[in-house]
Amino acid sequence: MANNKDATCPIAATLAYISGRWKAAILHHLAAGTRRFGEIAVRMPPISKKVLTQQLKELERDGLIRRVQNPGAPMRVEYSLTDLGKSLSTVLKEMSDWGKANVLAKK
Amino acid sequence: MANNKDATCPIAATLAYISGRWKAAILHHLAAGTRRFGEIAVRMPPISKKVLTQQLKELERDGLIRRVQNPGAPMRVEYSLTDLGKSLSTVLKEMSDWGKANVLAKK
DNA sequence: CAGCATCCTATCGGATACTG
DNA sequence: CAGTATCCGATAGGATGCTG
Repeated sequence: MANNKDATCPIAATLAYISGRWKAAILHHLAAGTRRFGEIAVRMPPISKKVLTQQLKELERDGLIRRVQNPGAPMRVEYSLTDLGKSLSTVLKEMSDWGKANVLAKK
Repeated sequence: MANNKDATCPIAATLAYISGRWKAAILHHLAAGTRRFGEIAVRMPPISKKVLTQQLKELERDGLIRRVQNPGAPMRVEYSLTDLGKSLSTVLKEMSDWGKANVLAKK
């Protein structure tokens, strides 16, 4: 994928945050509310747990989502959008609209 | 990069069009007007000609840019945005603003 | 349940040299 | 000038199995 880690261009900087096989979908699901690890996994098959973990970690590292681990067994971890994550909604909405109108509509 | 070729999600569909190491920059330069191959290359070092060709081909295949080859030697090829490419400007502007405010500002 | 460890492959971006 | 043709290394994403 795009290696935009060294981004000096603001567009590329934004791309680096949201490009990733499942990140857009994760952000979209979390926009609806707090979700558990398993809930996210089941809504976007056939993602593997390893990859989901990776994407979640990157989103957390970038400050877009928050991870809350509840004590006790069985384990229970909840993910939700941070304010920064929520602030992306405008951008994601624009991208979604453009994609619907210009890509998905074509076929 | 993100493998969003099989995108069913409109956001991922849009991502598939603009994610790529240099695509955002290329689109940005072409937004200012028609540019020749060499002009684009010189404005974004140190891109290699092979990679630039690839990115331009993908952008053309996706209908975002237009390639016009003028007859005669030396060769002279001009690239410009199509209407579809121009229609992306809103999205790119949002991404640029968000990146400036939330990523580049942090350091 | 929510990971981590390991291994594997496809793809991407890049370096370099050659061509019409 | 504007590409092709090769070769290469890094890495993103995935399959599978184990663990607290």
